[in-house]
Amino acid sequence: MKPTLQYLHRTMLTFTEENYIKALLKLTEEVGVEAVGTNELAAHLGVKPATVTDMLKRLKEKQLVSYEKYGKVSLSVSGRSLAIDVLRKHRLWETFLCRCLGFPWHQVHEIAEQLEHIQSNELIDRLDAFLGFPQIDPHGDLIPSKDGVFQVKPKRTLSMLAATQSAVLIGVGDNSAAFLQYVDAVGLQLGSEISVKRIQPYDALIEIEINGKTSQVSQKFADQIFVDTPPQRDEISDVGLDVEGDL
Amino acid sequence: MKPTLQYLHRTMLTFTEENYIKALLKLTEEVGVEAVGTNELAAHLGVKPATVTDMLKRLKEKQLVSYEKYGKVSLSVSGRSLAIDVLRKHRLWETFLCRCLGFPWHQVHEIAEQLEHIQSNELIDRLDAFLGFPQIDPHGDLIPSKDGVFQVKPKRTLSMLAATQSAVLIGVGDNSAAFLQYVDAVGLQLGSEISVKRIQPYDALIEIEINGKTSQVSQKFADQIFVDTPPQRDEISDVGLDVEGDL
DNA sequence: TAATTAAGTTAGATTCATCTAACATTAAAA
DNA sequence: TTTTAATGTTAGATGAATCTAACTTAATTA
Repeated sequence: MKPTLQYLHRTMLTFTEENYIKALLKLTEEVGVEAVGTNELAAHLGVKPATVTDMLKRLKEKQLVSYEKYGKVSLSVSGRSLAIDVLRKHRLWETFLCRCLGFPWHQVHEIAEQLEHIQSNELIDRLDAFLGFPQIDPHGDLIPSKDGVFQVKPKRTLSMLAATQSAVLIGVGDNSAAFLQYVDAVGLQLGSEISVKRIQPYDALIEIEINGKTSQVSQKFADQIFVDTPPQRDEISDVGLDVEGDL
Repeated sequence: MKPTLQYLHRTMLTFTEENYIKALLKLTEEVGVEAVGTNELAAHLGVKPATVTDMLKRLKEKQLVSYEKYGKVSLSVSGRSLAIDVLRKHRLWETFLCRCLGFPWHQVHEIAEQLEHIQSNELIDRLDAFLGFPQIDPHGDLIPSKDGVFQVKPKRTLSMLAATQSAVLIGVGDNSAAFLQYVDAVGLQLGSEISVKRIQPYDALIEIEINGKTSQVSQKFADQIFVDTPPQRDEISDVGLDVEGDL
């Protein structure tokens, strides 16, 4: 492939490059870790480590990452900024897909993975305005602002709650369709109130109640459910809790 | 590039392949010609003839075109159907960009060139519904229906009108930003009424009046302005004449 | 009909993104 | 500390999409 997109300038990134830096952002910032290894990146992107090594050389050349042979990788300042931009696009498109087109939340991720690479600053600014400058996407994640301010929410998970405590679902830590369908099946939506009934001492299964419906969930599941205790639930007021949107 | 898009199936086309068949559709159907040559295709796509020859072999392999060495190319039935699909996406996205995001019509083409390649049937169906199943795009072109019914409008151009005749703008034959900006400058919008005042016998310049404003335009310009005489202007009723949209 | 021009093709090279297989380095365990 | 396991790199190959330069075929003109 020479330039599949004829309009690919010196400064512009290919789809793949954008995916690599986005993965780096996810794997460092969201986990709170400084740098990641080749294998981890490869696993996350679904490619072989050798492919990653090659790409890292190119990304270093373009000054998007700081990386030395046999060392760990991290984003440079400009790489981070571009990655946040991609993430912003991704989350705005997800919001559009849910709110305007009525997609259920477990379907939007895959489509947004494509839409996030559309090149046009004006497009994304207009989309942002059209959506009313949303701050939270359908999965409960913060949408970075236009000037690249990006905060990772301090996350409290369902697995941190004790028996008899209650909380509100504000986001999830896994965007796979399989996981989100499970979330739906349990009766959870953004804003749902979850009560922890009791925790099995034997196998640590958590018994929860949502809208009167009781379920047993695993620790692994509960780790991916981000919650907030009812008093301070101000941020979610403007996202609209109806996942089905206003078509 | 192995598969840049991991989700590229046997039946799926690459961006580039989609662009080639879309170009073939434009160059045959819209002009009313049976088949086109390598050079013409190359010029239209902005690549070298050698590149086109290579690609035609691949498209033939995939049974998208009928083509023999040193002969002209035309779309196969399945190729035509896929090309119409791409065109449908292109025009629906253009409609979205104008109507919802408020883009001026001369900016939407470039962005829609990217959006038309997003893979998701459900996405385009939902977008279609969201827009209210529009039949005409912002440039006045018919949007193919979901089942691939695609009609080329019989076009009457401004240059066919005689002095003292009037007509309504229903579309344009050139989507370049330069041309569309000129159209805007003359005061023309979809639905504008144009009166032909007189035609200069000497240099064939056409004097037209739009909303009381008089301009002189060339034959070349007038050839790209598609008009309808006022009585039979029923199709444009549902597109909305305000190009600025309903943000 | 022969010569010239236009149109189209082939061969070989390049870049991006990927792979596999073999090798090198670092970290962990015995 | 030496061995082993885990992690990471290099080299060479492949496919997609492009190019240039050289060649071939078809069409036009003299």
